[in-house]
Amino acid sequence: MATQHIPLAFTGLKGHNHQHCQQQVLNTAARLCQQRHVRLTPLRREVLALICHSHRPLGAYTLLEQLQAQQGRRAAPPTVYRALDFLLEQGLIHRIASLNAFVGCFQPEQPHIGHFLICERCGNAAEFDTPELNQQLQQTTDQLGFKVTQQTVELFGRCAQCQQQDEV
Amino acid sequence: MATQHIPLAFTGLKGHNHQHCQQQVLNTAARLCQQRHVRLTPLRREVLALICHSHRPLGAYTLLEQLQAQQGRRAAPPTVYRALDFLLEQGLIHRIASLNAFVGCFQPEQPHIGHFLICERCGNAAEFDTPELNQQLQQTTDQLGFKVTQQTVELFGRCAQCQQQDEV
DNA sequence: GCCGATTTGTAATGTTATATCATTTAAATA
DNA sequence: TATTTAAATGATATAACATTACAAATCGGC
Ligand SMILES: [Zn+2]
Ligand SMILES: [Zn+2]
Ligand SMILES: [Zn+2]
Ligand SMILES: [Zn+2]
Repeated sequence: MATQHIPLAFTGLKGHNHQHCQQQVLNTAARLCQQRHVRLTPLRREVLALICHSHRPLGAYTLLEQLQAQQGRRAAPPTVYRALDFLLEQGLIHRIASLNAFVGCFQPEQPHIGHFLICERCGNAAEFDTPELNQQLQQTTDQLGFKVTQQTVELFGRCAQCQQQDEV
Repeated sequence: MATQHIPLAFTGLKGHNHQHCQQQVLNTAARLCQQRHVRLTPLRREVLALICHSHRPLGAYTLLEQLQAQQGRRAAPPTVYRALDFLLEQGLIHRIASLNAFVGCFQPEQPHIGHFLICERCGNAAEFDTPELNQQLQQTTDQLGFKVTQQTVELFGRCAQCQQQDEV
């Protein structure tokens, strides 16, 4: 199976059917967890659903509030952090270090490092994965004799749509 | 004046005279602040000195402790955060988002975005700046129609020295 | 010396994340 | 099915990181 590269960031977000998008993530998550013999419990599934409700990164305490509101669940910070840990381990979400926030992964089939574009206007975060950049990163760090095990690549700015909005 | 690229990461760290390195940072900082008509007060200078004492990123509360210990300064969080804000503004330090920590900039002449290699073994963080990677980032984001205004690029792993140590 | 602006001190609070132990629930075994 | 064991969640407390708001001190220019 060839490495599948992600349909590319905001270009893929624009005008997509998000209802369908969210549902698909949840279905995929269920299938993957079954395959991996790990449990996507109701709680974990709900946290994932909340995160995938939009493409904006959400903080743990925002999730906590929504969890509490949504179904009178008595939840405390560890509850949500444990769910987040699970989802991170399973590659179903990513953490955005610059924002202390979490965003869904829409390509969780095979766990991977995520590179992100984050629009400061609309708040959306889009994962991108381009072979050229990966290759350049590899080449650069190789030259420096540095062996990378983990990456945080988070680029902030304006997405194409928001640039147009700005001009109005 | 041609863009000066940084002498390159851990390769530049290895076996360098850090005493001299630290002193030079402080001297440069003093000169820059004078040129810019901003004040490198004793407090700010001391925080910078603490940060540049090593190439390991330090957290705000670690700095706070050291500040308190060092000379019986009565200092509270805002004291250290204000100094950090100043130093960040002047491009004398960088923030490592993944670590909630701060590291000295050893090329502060012209403020810039920093890309970092962070060794998980020795703890050192080294800034690197390679035209090829910058160019690739630019090209990639251009293709996606994304206009970058701020970057967080933090690569974790093992520096060359620590890879050797591992083998022993 | 006086005045306005900048810097620092101080107390309180907000935000993000973890440690610890009890309880519940699900799975495995008998 | 009853019993045992492991996994997950509940609950309380606390640690780690960061900011707000206001008072006091310090610095520069007049
Ligand atoms: Zn979507
Ligand atoms: Zn946008
Ligand atoms: Zn040095
Ligand atoms: Zn190292």
